[in-house]
Amino acid sequence: MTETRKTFTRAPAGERREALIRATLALMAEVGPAAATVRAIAERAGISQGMIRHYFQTKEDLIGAAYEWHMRGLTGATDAAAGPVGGSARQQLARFVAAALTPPVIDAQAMSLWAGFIHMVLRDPRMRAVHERTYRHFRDRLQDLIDAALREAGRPAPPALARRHAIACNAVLDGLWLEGCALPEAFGPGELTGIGLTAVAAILDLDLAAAGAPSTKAGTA
Amino acid sequence: MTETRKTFTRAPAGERREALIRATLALMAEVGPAAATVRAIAERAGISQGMIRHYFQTKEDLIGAAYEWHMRGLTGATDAAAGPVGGSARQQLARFVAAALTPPVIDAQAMSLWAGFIHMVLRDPRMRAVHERTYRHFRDRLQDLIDAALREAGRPAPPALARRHAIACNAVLDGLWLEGCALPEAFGPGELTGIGLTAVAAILDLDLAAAGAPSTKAGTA
DNA sequence: TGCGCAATCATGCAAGCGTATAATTTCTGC
DNA sequence: GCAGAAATTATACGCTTGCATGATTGCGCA
Repeated sequence: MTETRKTFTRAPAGERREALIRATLALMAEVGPAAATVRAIAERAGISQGMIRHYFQTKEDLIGAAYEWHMRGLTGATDAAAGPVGGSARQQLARFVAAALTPPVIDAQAMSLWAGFIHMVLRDPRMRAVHERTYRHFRDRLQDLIDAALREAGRPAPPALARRHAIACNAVLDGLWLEGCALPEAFGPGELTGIGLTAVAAILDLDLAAAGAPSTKAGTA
Repeated sequence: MTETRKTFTRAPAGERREALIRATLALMAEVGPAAATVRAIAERAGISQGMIRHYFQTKEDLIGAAYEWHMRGLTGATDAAAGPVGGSARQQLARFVAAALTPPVIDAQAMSLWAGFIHMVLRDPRMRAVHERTYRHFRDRLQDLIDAALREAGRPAPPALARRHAIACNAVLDGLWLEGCALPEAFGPGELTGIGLTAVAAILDLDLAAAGAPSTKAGTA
């Protein structure tokens, strides 16, 4: 007659934390930020709602951890595409640009998720720190690639100019990312990548056409 | 002994609707999206909470109306700055760029507000329609200015190219807008405008330096 | 002036929220 | 194989939420 509890197995702390973070992100992305309630998150993670408070001091802490996780994933995907290996600096830059404008980085849910977080950046110092770090990391990576490409072309840029180049190119990527995510059907296949490469090339006065994107009109086979 | 009710005066419907919309935006911007509850909104508007349901079928309707209002204000501010009057096409374009990268368009709360809305764009068709219309309007305006500036320079662009130019320049503005709003202290005074003008100029292969922004190093008085 | 309608206010309700706590279960070390 | 600690479940609490309803009040129109 005793109502039986759900049986369970213990898991390492990291695993549980990750499960909760993934569940949070999935709910926010699929249904919207408001859907990420402690109950829904716990259910999605397959554990009881008490676990949230067991692994995070407060729900806000969990949200913060999820934000960091998401941004790390987003910049990581672009980073990886440029790769430490392979090709000229120009080609690496082109690959970086193309990666930033192609799935999985271009993704409506990823943007929705990002937007759902961003308002916290203005209010929570910890969130702000994550934002600042992520942004800087991405831009620095871009600046390094730009620097290398310009040096390769025999036109090394002084630091101040390199910084301005990086900010401008970063803006192009951010802007196209936004538009590509929010209105995917407004652009033809490969169009975003093409425009991104052209714009970055124009800003740097550097030819990137032949370099990276397999989806542009491409060269002769 | 009878507890006395709050006295009130009747107001035209439009006025009440506007008051509710303004209150919604103010709360979302200042405190965050979650703070815009029916009770808080009504209090801020100085009326009782029943009025929300009296003027809007549901809270979601109010949010939708507020979104439309906000976006109209944002694009309107940039539009106005370029102005129907005055100067060469090049100068108008430069003013447009500068306006998009200067307060009140560059504003942390405006961006936070925008982000708070954006996740609804993916789910609510009406919100999506507003987003699409706003985006298109802004980009078309930009494309017209670009078109005129290129014609003026004796290099008219075929439609397909003009479209690509508009998309790229729009991305620059969007990206710089984001970064300028989210990390205002990361840029020096006038730096955003300077970078924006330079980038747009590079993309269009057009000199905009002397044209528009009073905050760049500027000409002799 | 006074009637009637619609605008406005006040209050109530069920549901859902984040958090707290106590009861159970699993697992480790001896 | 057993004791104790830690992980996990289950449930309760106080609050807030969006929405509904009924009482009241201001105001145009005769």
